[in-house]
Amino acid sequence: MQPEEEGESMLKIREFAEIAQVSLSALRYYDEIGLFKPASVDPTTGYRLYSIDQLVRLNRILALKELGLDLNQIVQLLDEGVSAEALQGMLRLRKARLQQQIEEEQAQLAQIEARLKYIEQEGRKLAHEVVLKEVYPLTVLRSWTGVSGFQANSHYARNVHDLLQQLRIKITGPTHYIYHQSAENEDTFLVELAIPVDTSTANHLPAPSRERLSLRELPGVSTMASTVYRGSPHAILEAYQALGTWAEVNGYQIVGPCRKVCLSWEGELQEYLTEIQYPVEKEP
Amino acid sequence: MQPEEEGESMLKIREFAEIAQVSLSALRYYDEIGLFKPASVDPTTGYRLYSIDQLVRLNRILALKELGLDLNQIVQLLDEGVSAEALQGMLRLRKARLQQQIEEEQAQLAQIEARLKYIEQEGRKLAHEVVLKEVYPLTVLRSWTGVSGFQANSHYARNVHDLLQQLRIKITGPTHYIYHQSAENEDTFLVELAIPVDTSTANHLPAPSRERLSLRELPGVSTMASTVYRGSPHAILEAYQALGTWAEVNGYQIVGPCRKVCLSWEGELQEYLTEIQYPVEKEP
DNA sequence: TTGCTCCTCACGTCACGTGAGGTGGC
DNA sequence: TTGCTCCTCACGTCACGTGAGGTGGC
Repeated sequence: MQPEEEGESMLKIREFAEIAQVSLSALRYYDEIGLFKPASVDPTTGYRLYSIDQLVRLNRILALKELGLDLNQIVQLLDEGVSAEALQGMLRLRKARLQQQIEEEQAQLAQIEARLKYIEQEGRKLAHEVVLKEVYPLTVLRSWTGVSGFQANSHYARNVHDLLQQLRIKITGPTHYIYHQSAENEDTFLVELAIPVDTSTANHLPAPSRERLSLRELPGVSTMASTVYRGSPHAILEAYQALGTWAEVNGYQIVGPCRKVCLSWEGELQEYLTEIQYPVEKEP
Repeated sequence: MQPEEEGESMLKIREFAEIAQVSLSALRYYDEIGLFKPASVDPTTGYRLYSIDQLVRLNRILALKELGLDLNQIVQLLDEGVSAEALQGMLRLRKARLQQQIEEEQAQLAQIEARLKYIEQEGRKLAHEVVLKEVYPLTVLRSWTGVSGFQANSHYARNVHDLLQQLRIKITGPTHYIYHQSAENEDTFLVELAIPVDTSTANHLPAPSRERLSLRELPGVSTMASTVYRGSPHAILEAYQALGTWAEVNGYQIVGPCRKVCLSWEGELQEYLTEIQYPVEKEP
């Protein structure tokens, strides 16, 4: 502004940095992106020279940074004459993001604490990892097995598979079992067998089979708590428990029937690969 | 492990990614860093082939990622046979970091809310930005002005400056005023003038001056709330207020006397540049 | 001449996302 | 031949931190 004033109290970058408590590289970077340029640059040496009253602007920058705005936003706020409303908008956006982030981090914290507690009590690492995922709708052939013993179910499932193969119906995914809680008795389950099939080939189904097998749409679930484990289906109880405590720790509610997905059932029982899924929803 | 099993149910990368709900690029990246490699790679096409039972490991990875561990830590945990204690250590570290981060974010949130409230009430952006910084110890010549009017102080300070110049004592920084609350009366202040000087030249001070000027160490302060503003010192009250509300919003307590630093006092009053500092501490 | 402060590249960060350009099987 | 899926680079992200290699003033 007033060139005749220059030189009277210009500060070299290190002096200015020390007063303002910022790093040299930060000042150089702000210069580079045009956020905060030195009052003048010595034409022969290239030295950046700052005047003390530039502190006002720099402090404004630092304060806005403290609020979590990024440098691009700050450039806009300071140089592009953004109105008070625009600042309001940025702050509201930042506030919303921050609130969500805090929530997530608190959930993470609870999870970590639960793990630590588990390790202290059991002296071991966790056996079953739980992940959240989305599952998509599937067209399946369904059937009620009416029985709940593992052996019987498994036998029944093999029979159905054989039948489908004979009928040249194309199987498109792993076999599901869905455990519906009985309306009368909480402790008994109605077990539904569901085999994903290719819709176009499923019409081969002859009438007598239709009595026991019917086509239905297995709905997708946006948040499914899932755990995959290898081993005998007898160990399934542990997986259920892991899912239960996981839901509790993370503040989720179980909102639908459990699904058991038989990812691999060849070879020894110990080699079986099974996924247990529970539809969940965040508690309000 | 069992090469004769290959090919029976290998999944291409997209199929596996869909089941596991991860992105293609994530899978390729995990492969690259050696965290999670496909069960096999087709030698002619280079296609990555995954077996369904790799889900167990991938889910373990995803679960650990959910806890906020980075991929390097996860590699160590899964592949370098780290003990339960090491996992404990990582989780404790993560927990501590997370707790601190949440605290900081909550402070940020409070600050944002205060700003938003301010804008709504005043319809304007904030005038005084407050930043936290550290100030270092200074060797100063001090004197009690004994008066509190701005004009008188300013006049007095100029006289002292002139004197120092005559005595060839080197001034090394901006003039400070320190406002000590009087022990008897809370509403009156004892004003201390403090001028940073070069220790080696300060010994020129003759005896008669020593009655009013004495050398002392102005202590450093690790957390100083500071606001810099340009303008007439009459507007100083606003700056005080800004600092006060800032301290309240952010949960800081004022733990020492206020300092006024005269960064620039040339030209018009409106051009003066002044910094107000308060030593603060986080409330417990 | 030796230090000191400053300068300008260039590269690394962390976990991928996003093209560009090319190949193999239907 | 046309699409589709896969591949491998290479670059960008965000706000700097950290050398490397060089210059100017005492």
